Amino acid sequence: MSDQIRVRFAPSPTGSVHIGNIRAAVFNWLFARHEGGKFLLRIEDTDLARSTKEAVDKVLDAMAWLGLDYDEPVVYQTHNAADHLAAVERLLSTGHAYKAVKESVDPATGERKSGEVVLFRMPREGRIEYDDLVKGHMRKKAEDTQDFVIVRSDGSPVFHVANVVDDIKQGVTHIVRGDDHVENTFKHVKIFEALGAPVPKYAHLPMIVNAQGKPYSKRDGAAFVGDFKERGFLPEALFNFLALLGWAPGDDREIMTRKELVEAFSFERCKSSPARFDLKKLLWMNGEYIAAQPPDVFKAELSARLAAAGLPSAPLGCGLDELVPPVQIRTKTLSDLPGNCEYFFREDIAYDPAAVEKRLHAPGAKERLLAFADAFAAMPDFSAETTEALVRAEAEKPTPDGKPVGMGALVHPIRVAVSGRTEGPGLFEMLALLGRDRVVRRLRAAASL
RNA sequence: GCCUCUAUCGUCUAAUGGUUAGGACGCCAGGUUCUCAUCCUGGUAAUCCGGGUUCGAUUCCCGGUGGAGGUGCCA
Repeated sequence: MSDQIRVRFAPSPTGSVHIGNIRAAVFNWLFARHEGGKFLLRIEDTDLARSTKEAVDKVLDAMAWLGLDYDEPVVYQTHNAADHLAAVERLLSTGHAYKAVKESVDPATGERKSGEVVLFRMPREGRIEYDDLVKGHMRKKAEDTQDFVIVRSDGSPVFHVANVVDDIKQGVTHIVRGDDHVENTFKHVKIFEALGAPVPKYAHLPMIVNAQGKPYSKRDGAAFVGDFKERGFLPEALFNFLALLGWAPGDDREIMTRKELVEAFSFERCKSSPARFDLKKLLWMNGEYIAAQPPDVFKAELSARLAAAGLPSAPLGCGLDELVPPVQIRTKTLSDLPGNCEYFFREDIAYDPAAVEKRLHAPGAKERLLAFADAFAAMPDFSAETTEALVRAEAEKPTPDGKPVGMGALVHPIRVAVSGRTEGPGLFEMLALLGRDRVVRRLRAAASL
C-alpha cells in the first residue's frame, strides 16, 4: 500500500443532511484535496429503520450540490456486516471482548431490553491517549471508561465496531469528524489496537451552533443543506462560508475560491471551540457570489425562476440581456428572483400600498403623473437620456413658494407608478427598459389609484 | 454528578511574552445617486474572572465561571 492519505465522510442517512454534518464533509474534502489524497463516502446505514433510499439520495444530492466529489464507489456499511461479526469473533477469541447478559433501558423510548450481548473490554488502569490534529493531545484515565456493547442481543454489531472495522477495511488514515465523537475515540483507539490495526490520525472539528449559541435543531429553520438550496444560496457561497467556520487561512482573506481554500487548508489552523452560524454574513457572502457570477450564468438562473413562476421568458419592453446587470447587482439570494423584477414581465403589476399612499397620494402627484405621461408620449425620442433631461428640467421649475420642485418629488411618484415599488434600478434606466408605451400606460393608470 | 474539550469586538476570526490588539459581517454616521443595491470615507465594539510565573501576561501555569460534547443494546 502507499502512504497516501485517505479520509472518509461517514454519514448515517437519517433524513436530511444537517449543516454540521456537511461541514465535516467539507473539511474532509478540503484536507483530501490539499494532500492529494482520497476522499471516500461511506453510508452508515446499519440497522436503522430510518435509513431509506430517499435519505441516502438526500446525502448524495447535498454532496453533489456542494461539489464534494468522492474518489471511490460509495460503501454501504450494511454490506460489511460479515466483516463486523468476524472482527467480533476475533476480539472474543483474543479476550478483548466477552459475552454477558445485560439489561438496559432505552433513554429515548423507555423500552427495556435484556439479553446476551458482546462487550468490549476496556483497560482498567493506565491512560488512553491519542493525538488530535485539532485538539492536541487527548487523554483519559482508564478508570473513567467502561466496557461497552459491541453486539446487541439481536446479534447486530453496533456503530463502534462497524465504524472501526470499515475504517480498517477502507484504509482510512485520518478520521475527520465532529467533536461529538471525541469520547468515542477513546473506545475506538482501543478497538484498533485490539484488532492489530494501526490507529489512524484524528481531527475533531468544533460543532456549529445556532445564533443563540445552542446546538442546532430542526427548529432553527435553515438547518439542512437542502434548505439553503431552496432559499436561493449558491453552493460556492455556502461552501466558502462553511470553510470559514472553525478555520481561517491566517491572512485576511474571506472570499476564497475552492482552489484557494484547498491550497490554504490545514488542521493546524482549525479552532477547537464551537462556532456560531451567522446567517447575516452568509447572506452578504451569497450576494458577493451572485454579483460575481458571469451574466450568462445569472441569466440562466433568472430564466429558470421566471419559468417556474409562470412568467414570460423575456421582459415586456426589452431584451433579457439588458435587464440582467441592474437586477443581478440587487439580488442577494436567488429566491429574490423573479420577485424583485416582476414588473418587467407582467402588465398587471402589484402596488406596494405604503408606497402608493406616500408617493401617489401626495399633493399634486396625480397631475404630475398625467403630465409626464403626455410629455413622454410626445417625445421624439424616448431614452434614458431624454427622459432624464426632461425630468431634470421639470425639477428646476419653481413651486409657488419659489423653491425648485426637486428631483425627489418627481422621481418617486414616477417610480411607484411604473413599478409599484420604491426601489429598483435607476429610474431612467428603468423607464427605457420598460418601454415608452408601457410607461405612459402605467402613469395614466396610476393616476387613478 | 462525573468525564473530555473550550474561552479575543454582538458574530466569524487574526496576532503577540512588550502592538494604537488587525480584518470581515452586522450596526451607526457622512459622501455619491432619483430610490434600493453597489461604491467611497469614517465610527462603534473584544482579550471571561481571580491568582501565579515574569521587568512585562491577552499570550505560559493553576483555580473559578461560562460554553460545547460525552456519559445508550443511537450514530
